[in-house]
Amino acid sequence: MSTLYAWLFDAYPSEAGMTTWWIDADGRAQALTDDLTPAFYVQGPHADLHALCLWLRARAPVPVSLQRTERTDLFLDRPIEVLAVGVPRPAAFQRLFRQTADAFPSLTYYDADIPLPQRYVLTRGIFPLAYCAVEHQDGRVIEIQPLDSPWEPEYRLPPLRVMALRLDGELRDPSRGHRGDLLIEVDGRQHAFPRRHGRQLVLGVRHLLEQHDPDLLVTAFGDSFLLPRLLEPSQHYGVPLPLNRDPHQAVAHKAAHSYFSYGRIVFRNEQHLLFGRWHIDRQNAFLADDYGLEGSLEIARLTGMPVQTVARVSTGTGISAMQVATAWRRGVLVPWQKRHPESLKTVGDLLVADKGGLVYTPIVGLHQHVAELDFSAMYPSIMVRFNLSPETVGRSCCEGTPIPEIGTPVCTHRQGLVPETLAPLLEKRFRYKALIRELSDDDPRKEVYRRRYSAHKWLLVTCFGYLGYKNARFGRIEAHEAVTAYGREVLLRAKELVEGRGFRVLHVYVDGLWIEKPGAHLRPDYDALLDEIRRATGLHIGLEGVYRWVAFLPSRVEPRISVANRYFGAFEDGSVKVRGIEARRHDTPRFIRETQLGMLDILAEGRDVAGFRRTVPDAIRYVRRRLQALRTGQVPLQDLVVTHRLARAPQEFVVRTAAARVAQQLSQAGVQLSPGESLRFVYVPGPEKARAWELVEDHPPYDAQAYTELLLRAVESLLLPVGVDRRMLDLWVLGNAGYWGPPGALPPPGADGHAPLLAAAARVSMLRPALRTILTPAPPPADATRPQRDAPWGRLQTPRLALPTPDEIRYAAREA
DNA sequence: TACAGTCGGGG
DNA sequence: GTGTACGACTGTA
Repeated sequence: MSTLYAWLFDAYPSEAGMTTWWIDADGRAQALTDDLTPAFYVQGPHADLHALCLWLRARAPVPVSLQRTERTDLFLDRPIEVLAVGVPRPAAFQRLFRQTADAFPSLTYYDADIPLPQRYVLTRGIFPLAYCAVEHQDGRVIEIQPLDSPWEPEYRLPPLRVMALRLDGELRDPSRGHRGDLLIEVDGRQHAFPRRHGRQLVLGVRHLLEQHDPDLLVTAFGDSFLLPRLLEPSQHYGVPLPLNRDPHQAVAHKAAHSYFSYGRIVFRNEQHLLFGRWHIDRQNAFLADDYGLEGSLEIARLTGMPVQTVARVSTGTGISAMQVATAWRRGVLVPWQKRHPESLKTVGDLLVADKGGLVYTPIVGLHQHVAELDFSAMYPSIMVRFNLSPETVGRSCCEGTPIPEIGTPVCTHRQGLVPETLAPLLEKRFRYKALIRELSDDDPRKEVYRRRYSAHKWLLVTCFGYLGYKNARFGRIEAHEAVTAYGREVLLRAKELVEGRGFRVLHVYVDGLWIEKPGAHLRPDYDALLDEIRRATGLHIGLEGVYRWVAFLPSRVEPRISVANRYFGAFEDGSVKVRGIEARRHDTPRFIRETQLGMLDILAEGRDVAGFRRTVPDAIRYVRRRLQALRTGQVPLQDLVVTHRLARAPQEFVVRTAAARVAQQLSQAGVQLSPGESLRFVYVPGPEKARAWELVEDHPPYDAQAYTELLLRAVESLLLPVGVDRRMLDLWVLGNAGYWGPPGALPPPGADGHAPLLAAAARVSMLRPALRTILTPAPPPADATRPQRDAPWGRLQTPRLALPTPDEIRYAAREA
């Protein structure tokens, strides 16, 4: 018997049980076999369970262990009697369960669809990438001692050998036509393989795999193109290709599919997954640009999900897995999650939906020295702080605490499953935030921590939606509504405190407030206020920053009203924040985004509203240079690529939009497009209008006029707050001389003598004080004991219920 | 003008 | 293998 000190790299069912892969500090990979007897639980009438036992003994294709036992039902909060069906051959588990459920459809099943890799780490008390002491003998695991915790922010990871595979040329989807040579980078060297030589190609890749034995294949389009195009000739020529480290496994393939998410259709491309080695396709990764590999590894450690899965699914899957883990550790039955596609008609509201978060109509225009206060991770914090969970809302097990507005009691005698899952996550995220603040910018750990922090953010963001999602295992709409009710209450509480300290509230948006007070424009001016809000709400609120200036934009359709979510501003440190405007949108070409942000950087040099106005001539000069480059054909085509998501099948388009034309072009070129796939195209002159990026050869001219339109629109968004509209821009930027004198020379605010200005400003109604009054929220009522709440957030006339203090939430029973 | 089609939001 | 909303906005016909 010997002991191996190593990180858990991979675990999956195999003929011999569970195959586990370990990587030690020297980077050596080693496989060990372990036992696992996964069990599902069945509940129902005794006679039926008896029949099931007989059936399993006589008909089950693999040996099973049957046992009557007790497990806890989450909603009953007490043990119930169930039949445990254990399957000592984990590879046969899923099939056996299927057959059972088909034969006995009326029984209730639990723990039936917890993925085996997660079940394995739960059973062993470990997690993916955990550093462990593994006792083993003859290739089998005897015992595993974890020397690592998923809640420790600073941890070591195994050294990983990476092999990168991609096609030569710009990044374009190769299955839509454009193909270069295969480039493989490993150990600091690059190897090129001409695309036509099938057999040579396979032999060459095989040689590199054997020589370097990488732990990780990072590809661009590996899932949908590279791996299948390597496996094809490998089969054809009979040359085995060891993409897997485990020679007994074939590469796993999952087909492409489209599904709905956030009310829009999403396309998930096919997948090719490896055994004993990871394949991560950066083009098929969820949020890869945001949290990257470091974030994916962190999510794998926290959720127990395999790294290859984490890299391809939404973080909602991760939160669900964490809730399952909490239930499993508590001995709580995990409901079998059936598909209910027909019952998906009504779904909980999204964060910004009108029934959900509190949304205010901001005071339109340019403001100076405004502070933005944000509750950090507000909804998850509310779930933890007020114990909101599917099984705690509306329970009669104890007196409970009534929910604001709604009045339904929430159990206080026991911590809910969702809060129990989220609390350590919030805590760890908080610790990363502190670490990031402490580290200097050149410390390499800073970026790693930032990515893990970002991964936590996305886990926390999805947990709220999950509570209201009918198909979620631990979802319940009442709990979801309780969260938004508390959210509104907390924001109103904060708003009252802010106003009580003499600040004016310019805007409120779900978890943030924009406030101003003459004279207050330094961080310390807000410390006492933040403390007061923290004390009153029990939630953490932070100062996002103080703006030199911030502009809330009016609606483009109805200029007299403001919209909640189109704004931009410059903080005291010169950094900028934008929401809703062109630079923020995914369909804006890079050239337009960079021009808008470049212009914003110039405007950000202005220290206040007057400073903003003084920088406008510089900004205009910058825009003119950019426009000059655009109109003389100097902008590289890849900076002009527009991305759209295909919302339907190409033949289903009714209107001949650019996207519809491009989809048609691709279809004619033999490319199969599915709903939810991204389209990339450039605007070209003439009747063609737009051409698919993948079908662009050489350097065709682009439609400078179309891009000029986009650019001027982006510029207009930034200058509208100082009364510059599109007509004035045309005159300044397109070079028609001296309408207002030199380009960028702003008319003075409210310059009555200038008839043309008034004409131009007619659309820019934010400058008119009369409209401002209408949009300004009513002052606090005289009778402050019972605040009247009017228009912007209506329906809040119900008497206020006190928020419980932390001391009031005590749990009689709390499990580790 | 009607309406088809696409986007954001969270930090 | 995980949210079938909603309002703003642009473009076509």
